[in-house]
Amino acid sequence: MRVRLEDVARATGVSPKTVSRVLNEEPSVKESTRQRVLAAMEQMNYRPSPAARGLAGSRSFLVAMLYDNNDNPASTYLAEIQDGVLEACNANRYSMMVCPLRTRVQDFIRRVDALVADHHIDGVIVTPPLTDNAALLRRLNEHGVPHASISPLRRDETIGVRMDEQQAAKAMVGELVRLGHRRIAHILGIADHGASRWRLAGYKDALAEAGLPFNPDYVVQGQFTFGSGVLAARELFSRPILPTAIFAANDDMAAGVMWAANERGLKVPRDLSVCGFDDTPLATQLWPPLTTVRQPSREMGKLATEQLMEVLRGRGEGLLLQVPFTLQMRESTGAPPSDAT
Amino acid sequence: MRVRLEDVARATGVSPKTVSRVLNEEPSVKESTRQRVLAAMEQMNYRPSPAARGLAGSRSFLVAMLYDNNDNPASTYLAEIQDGVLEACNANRYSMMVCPLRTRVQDFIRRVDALVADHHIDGVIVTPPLTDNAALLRRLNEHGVPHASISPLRRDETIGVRMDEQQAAKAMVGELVRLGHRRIAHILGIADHGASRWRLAGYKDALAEAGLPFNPDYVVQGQFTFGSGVLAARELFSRPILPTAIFAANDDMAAGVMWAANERGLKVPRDLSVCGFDDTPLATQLWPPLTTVRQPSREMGKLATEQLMEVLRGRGEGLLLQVPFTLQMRESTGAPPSDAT
DNA sequence: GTGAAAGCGCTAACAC
DNA sequence: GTGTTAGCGCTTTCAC
Repeated sequence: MRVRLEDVARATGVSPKTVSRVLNEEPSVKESTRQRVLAAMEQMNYRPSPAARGLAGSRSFLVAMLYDNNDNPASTYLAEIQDGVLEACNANRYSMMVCPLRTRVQDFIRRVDALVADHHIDGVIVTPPLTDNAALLRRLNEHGVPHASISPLRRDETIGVRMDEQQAAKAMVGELVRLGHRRIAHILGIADHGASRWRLAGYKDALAEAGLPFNPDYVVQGQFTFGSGVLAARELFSRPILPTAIFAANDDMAAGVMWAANERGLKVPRDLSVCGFDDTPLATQLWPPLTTVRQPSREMGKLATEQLMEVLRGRGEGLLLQVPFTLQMRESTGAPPSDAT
Repeated sequence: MRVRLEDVARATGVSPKTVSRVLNEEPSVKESTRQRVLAAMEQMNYRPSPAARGLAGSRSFLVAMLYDNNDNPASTYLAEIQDGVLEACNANRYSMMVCPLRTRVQDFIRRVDALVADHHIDGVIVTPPLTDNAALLRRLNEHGVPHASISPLRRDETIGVRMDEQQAAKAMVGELVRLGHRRIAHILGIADHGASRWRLAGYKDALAEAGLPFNPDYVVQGQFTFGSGVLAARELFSRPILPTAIFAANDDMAAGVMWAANERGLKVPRDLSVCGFDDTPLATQLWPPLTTVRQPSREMGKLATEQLMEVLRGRGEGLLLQVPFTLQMRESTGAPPSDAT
């Protein structure tokens, strides 16, 4: 039937336990034995049974990727992250489960309990905006389940990966300034998300650095959705003096701005410059193509998972890595209209 | 520590085996015993260990969702399907793994072998275009792994879910005819995908029904991507007599067409009507919003999984269900230009 | 309709 | 550095 650990042991002339040691990369095995066992495994096409390993040992070799199913980030963003997480999991011989969480439902924490109880999850990857959900993080800690975060708000006591979004936003708005814009508006994301805070902070930084005043009339609330971008833009278009550029906190809202601009007969970028954040596929599917900040989501998923693996394999504490951003200057931004005051 | 099956047995005053029977919904248990056991489980918050069940029994209670990582369908499409699959899995107390397959890599079949060998997958959900991958299906059959397909090309010997895409395409093009269009072009998807065939067939059907000639010059190859839509549209725009409407085989390509139209100074829908297929979020994020065919992807994922469950739970053979389509008429389509010949 | 015994394939704890 | 023994929590026979 199936090739078992015992079979490998017999073929190699060692005890099952030694084969187990090799399988689990325990250091206390003589190199020559290790090689012989490894060769036998390979030759016999040995496949350890996850069920048996899970039952006997404490570990399940399972990682869960948690995401928010209410305040859903763009599915493309999550898909990219998922891809990266999966790659890192496979490389470490771990399996991945995806686990949507409805944070608005009262007992969503129960779902977490169930996840841990049912599957003995070894570790968790937390994606925004769950990264900032105190109740969730507390529960994970209570369960003693290690977790790595992607773009967490807090930088202390957290491992995973982040990007300097504030710096990125500042750079983006700085480019608008460089193009000659002086009336630059901002559309906020969902209020308590880290992404919204950082991007607003970066916007303010850039204005300050350029010596431009911060005008509250030019900052309106959005919800990260296309529709909210449309509404926010309409609101901005109702101001007595129009902004010449709009920096939306993500691409979906920027797309909404472009939609609203079209509706109002404003030509982008001639009458209005528009830029976003994230560089989703949508950015190059708009006309004109959207200037935005590129975030290496796939890579971030992978890196966060690798940090989690450091912990799971007992190799260390894991770090909060930082990845670089890139400004994607495209055709949705240009010089302000010449008649702009 | 942990509540085990044995504990439940003791608390109920029956043997472990009986509790096991209840757990596995075996019919041969007296209803009153069943209720008592169930109550005890609930009261003691009993959680069966998947590892132990997997080890002792043959089943893993794991379903893998396979998708093509080369000819990647829109990630939003897959995300929706994944959501539906997950919902059905949870409802049946199954777990789901996602499993990208690089079909272009020579030994991608090995990945399937590994999946089955490593995790003892109980069943598989196959998404397009893998649904038509003969090598994959053969291998799954060799392994004896039940699978359900989403939008398979072949309708025999397959369970899962489909939509009458040909009928949908026909209806969509029929609408263009109704609007007055007589020069209707079509952009094909990737050659051997079922979706491409059906949508082309429906296009032809509609022309035939309207008594319009089939003009090969008005049918150009695309690859389901935004970029290929742009190229295809440029090709169509090079024809001596322009089409007044373009039916693209999916939304991404339709977005490409609108991009190209913009580039060429054609106003949609005044100069050109454009429609797509799938109703991805992109459709409502374009200007003007895209007319398209709505496909209930999430529901399809759920239904396909439910059919797979029928098989896994030994309740039957499973069916190939059919779901209805909906035409989403939006602003990217309208009457042809009055000066159209 | 229900139960007793054996064992799924692996690892823990301990010994040597 | 390596082996022995016991047992993880469940399901499978097979018995009654």
